[in-house]
Amino acid sequence: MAASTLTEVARLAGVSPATASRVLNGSARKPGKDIAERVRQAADSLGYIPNAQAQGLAKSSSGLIGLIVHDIADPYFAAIARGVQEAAREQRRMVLLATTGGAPGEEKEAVAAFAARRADSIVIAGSRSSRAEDGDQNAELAAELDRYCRNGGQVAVVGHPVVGAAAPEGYHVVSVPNQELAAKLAVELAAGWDGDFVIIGGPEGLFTSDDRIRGFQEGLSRAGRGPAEVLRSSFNRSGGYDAGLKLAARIKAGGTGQSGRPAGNGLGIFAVNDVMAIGAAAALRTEGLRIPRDARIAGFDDIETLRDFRPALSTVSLPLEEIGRLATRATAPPTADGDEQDYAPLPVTGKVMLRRSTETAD
Amino acid sequence: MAASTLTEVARLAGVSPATASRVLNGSARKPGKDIAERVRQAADSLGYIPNAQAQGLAKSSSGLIGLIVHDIADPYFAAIARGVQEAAREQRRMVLLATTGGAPGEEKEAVAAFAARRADSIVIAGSRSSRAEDGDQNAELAAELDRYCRNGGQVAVVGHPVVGAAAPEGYHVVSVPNQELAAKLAVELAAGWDGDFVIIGGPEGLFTSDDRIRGFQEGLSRAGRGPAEVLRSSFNRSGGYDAGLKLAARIKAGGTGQSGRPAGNGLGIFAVNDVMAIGAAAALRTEGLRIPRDARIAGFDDIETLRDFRPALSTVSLPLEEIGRLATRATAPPTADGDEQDYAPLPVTGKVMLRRSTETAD
DNA sequence: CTGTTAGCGCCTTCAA
DNA sequence: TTGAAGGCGCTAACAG
Repeated sequence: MAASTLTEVARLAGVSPATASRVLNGSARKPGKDIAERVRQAADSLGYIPNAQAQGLAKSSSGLIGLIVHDIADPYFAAIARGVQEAAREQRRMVLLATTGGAPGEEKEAVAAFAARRADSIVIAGSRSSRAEDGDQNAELAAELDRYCRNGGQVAVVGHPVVGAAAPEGYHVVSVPNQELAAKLAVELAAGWDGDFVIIGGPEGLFTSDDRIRGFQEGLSRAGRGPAEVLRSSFNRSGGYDAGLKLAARIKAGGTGQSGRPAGNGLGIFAVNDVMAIGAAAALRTEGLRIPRDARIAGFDDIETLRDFRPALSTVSLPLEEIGRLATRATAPPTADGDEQDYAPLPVTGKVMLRRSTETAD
Repeated sequence: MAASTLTEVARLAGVSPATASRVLNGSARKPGKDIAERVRQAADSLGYIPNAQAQGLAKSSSGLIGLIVHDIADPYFAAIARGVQEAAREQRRMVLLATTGGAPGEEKEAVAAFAARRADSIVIAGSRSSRAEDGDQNAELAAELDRYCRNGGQVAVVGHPVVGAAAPEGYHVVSVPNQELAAKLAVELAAGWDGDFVIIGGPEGLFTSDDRIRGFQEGLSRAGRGPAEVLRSSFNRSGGYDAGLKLAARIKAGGTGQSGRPAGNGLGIFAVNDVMAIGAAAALRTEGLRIPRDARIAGFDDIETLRDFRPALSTVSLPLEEIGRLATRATAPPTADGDEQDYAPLPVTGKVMLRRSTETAD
């Protein structure tokens, strides 16, 4: 990875490295027009490319922003990543990517790695969990983040704060009103369907999932309904599929729902994210059931790639890209104006989208 | 971004920085057990995190791998990115992300930025174009890559070689048999459908698109058919949608195809990628047409998120993640064994998947 | 096996 | 305005 250095450029231009530095890389003081031109010519005649590592070392700041996701191929994270990337480019920064599969231990590692690379800021997009088994690692993650912030790093977390994080300076949260929106969804669904509801949730302890479940139940109650049964499975397509299989059996058996009334006229299914909903729908279809005739189904996120799915999936639309952008901007170096609004949770809103998959009149 | 330094650790442990370095960061020589322990304790009592920038400067290698894609939210690229990320982790490297929208100018910028950060290698996943308007920028990109390689960088390109790249040492190509696979697809489709075919392609000059079009035509000819008409539009969902609208009109008019025979019994549509195919299908549906009754439709890529689409989309399955992994591995530092197989195009195979969307018996 | 001495490439005081 | 000197944190040759 050798390349021509600033010193070489300077020599070629017959000036000191300091001067060359001033003209090539932004400095307050502007060298003379004539000399500047000479330096510039020397630079691109040599194909000079500044060594960002050295610059970073000297200035102790890297222009790097670290992004942590569960899985970059998951459309939810991919959409957020796009927003982060966009905002990063605006700020002329580059993004470093880390994927963790959602394990707090891995997230801690990622934070450490970013810290090692002296990333100026970190965006954590994956939802955190409060499972007891993850307790230790969550604590370690919190400690790592804490240290990172104390060393001047900026971090933005999407969704929920990191468990046990002490909210030091430089710690921002982009909160997503999962609970509220899920409640709204429940209310609207309940208005058009008077049968039983079932929730397909992620593993217990996953904040995003738990919030959405809680919200949905709250909405049901607000609509004068009893709480829905909750089926737990993994937070992805196959989790949805598995749950869907179980529900299909139940629907076909024409069994009774939790409320005791016959469920022979189908079920209202709420999957805590779109990908799970699609999985569940696929399972129902596999079992010969039809949507929305035999079961109404709704998801959450409004994933773009899934919009052409038929029947169109009812869901809650979230401004994923915008969330990524917001998170990134929240970690931007403080403006010279000093108008920092640290730690003030940034507002994000979503929108209930009722579509074909929950239409009550077939 | 201040943090404790190696020197501080060394002082605390009562040893020289060199020794501390040897125990903390991998070195050939192993310090004494006793001293090592002291250093390690000092290190984590201080919460020491090595400064990767400094390490990189000193060793002139950064452990960074740059990934260039058009759009990280596009499931095609997201899948490749996942593979890259995975392989990078195996090699204990981090990935730097750049998105370019496919513009060669941006790609050149990205390469320069990676070079500045002294990335050890670069993976270019976006398909290149040979449009005349892009000529200059393509040349610049080639030059930039060339320089990067000459300075010891490793680059892997997915799909097509960069136009005009001189294939210096360290330049690898993971070639995807787009043409061959498209031909196969055409042959198989032609076996089950004797009506007209139409191709929905991307903009002229886009290699990936052009190769697939060429291959499809070749396959048709191999099956004793005349060439299909080609509709050009943008290489994404909306491009497919637009083209789909036009075709819908044509189908509904029951017009005649290029071959002169009535097209009243529908059309065989090949969209050069899945996302476009889905867009086209959506357009047809909007116009009240049904698939495969009124039109058979096939895509390319076999995007995972789209597998639950109904009717299931016929397509060509590509091992996207594997491609990402291969590309990444190709750029790994030469093995000590010296068994480098530089520039030998790595083999990738795909598979034609005939599904419901092209079933001939409705 | 350990410590000392030089840089890696750049930026930033400080004098000139 | 320009140049000279020192240091950012670490590693890699050398000595000891």
